[in-house]
Amino acid sequence: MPLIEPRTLKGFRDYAPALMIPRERVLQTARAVYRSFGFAPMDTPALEYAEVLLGKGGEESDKLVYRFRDHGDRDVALRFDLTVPFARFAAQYVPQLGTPFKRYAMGPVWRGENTAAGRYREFAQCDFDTIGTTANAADAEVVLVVNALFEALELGDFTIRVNNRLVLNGLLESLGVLDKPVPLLRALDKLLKMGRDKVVEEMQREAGVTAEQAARVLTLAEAEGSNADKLTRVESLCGGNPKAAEGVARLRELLAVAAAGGVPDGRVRLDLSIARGLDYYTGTIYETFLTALPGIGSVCSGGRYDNLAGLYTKQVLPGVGASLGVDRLLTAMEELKHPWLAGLTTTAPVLVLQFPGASLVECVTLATELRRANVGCELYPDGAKLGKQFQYAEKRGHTLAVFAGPEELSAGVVKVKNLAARTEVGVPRGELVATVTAELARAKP
RNA sequence: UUGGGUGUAGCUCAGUUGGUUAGAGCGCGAGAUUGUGAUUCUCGAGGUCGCGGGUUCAAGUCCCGUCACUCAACCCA
Repeated sequence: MPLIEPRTLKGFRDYAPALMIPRERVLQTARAVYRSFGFAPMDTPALEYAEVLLGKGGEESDKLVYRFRDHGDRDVALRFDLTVPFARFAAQYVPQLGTPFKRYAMGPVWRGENTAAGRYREFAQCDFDTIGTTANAADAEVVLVVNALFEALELGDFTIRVNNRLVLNGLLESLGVLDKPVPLLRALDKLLKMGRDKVVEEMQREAGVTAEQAARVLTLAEAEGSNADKLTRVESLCGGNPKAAEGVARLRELLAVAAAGGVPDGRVRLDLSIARGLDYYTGTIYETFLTALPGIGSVCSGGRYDNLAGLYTKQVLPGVGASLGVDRLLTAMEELKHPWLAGLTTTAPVLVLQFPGASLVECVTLATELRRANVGCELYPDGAKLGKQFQYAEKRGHTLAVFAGPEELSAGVVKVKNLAARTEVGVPRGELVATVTAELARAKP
């Protein structure tokens, strides 16, 4: 029988322990941060009725959805984000759950789009949202959550860029070009990447505005100076446009709250050129950039929407939230040589060696004792040469090695070796747990 | 989806105008070393040249197709 070639689909990949360990750590970090703000976990199925996921229908993006007929000839599709299924969920359960409702969700989503570095067809998202309130407190809290999250991820400095669609819409309205916001904003969003001239060109071509109108939009977007300066500039540029005024007021408060919430000065930056989320964001917009790696784009984005579940219920559900791009973030961490990706392939800090000729029973007794004391512990499977066992321990990234040979056994001691420092101590058998615990605490700065 | 680039050992890569048994470094395994990871030395394993066709006396090398990766554009709810 011919062998089947082992392979994975384009855009899909395997996760070996060296990748999975930091990945789980990222997810665990996000989970802890979300929970600390009171977001509750939830999940929805990977597979849904296609009509639920496609909703509006006929959109460009629908082509990216994995869609097929199931065994009962149902028209089904894989979720392409966590927001749309959440909308369906909210429509079904909000009466029981009550509002405001805060949730987080993490899991894989699927998009049949072209691949690129850090962009796959199956990838994880890690969302949090507050629905059922239009209060600006929820908008500001997004900034606090993102700030706490990226501090916990130990990725160095970062910038949270914020904007408000009300400001953009108000500006377009005051310029009399509100009829074609999508191509305009899409062009505007590329400002950082393409530069001013090309954006003007695209605005004229795609949105049919005059060069002068395009220039005015850009004048606003390119505003330099402090956040406060920019807001003042918007106010003067948009005259008394009520939408813009509301956007400015909300941004002002958001910035004040962020500062009060301990977000360092300068970390939140007003950026009037970001526009993302064209289909449903209606208020505050967020993007997060790593200072060390701006080229990779936003690693955590989101925004406010007026009505999450309008497709599924008549109840109006406004909300605000953001999503961590886990896989893009991991790509960034790899490039930054983040210590979490140091190549650990073990999850147990201690390796118990089997001294050549030693009794397995004795070794298992040691390991069990450590595990009962909540110390992760792996047992080397056979009595290979000590050097080989040490090599294994080092390669896997264990912190300590524990072993006892005939000499130690007869003296009633056990040896504990710090693998990185290459130092070892012999301790009385009864002090094993205490010594290991202390050594582990010392080894972990 | 469109256009460019790439694909040779576990990894990084050589491989001449097509020419005979396809190479190196690192890594890996065994030993030198019968209680300790390095260095050194010895020996060794490991390759459907991404896959499938075609041209040719002869293909890793040229042609076509295909799969995957990558860069750019498009897109990113």
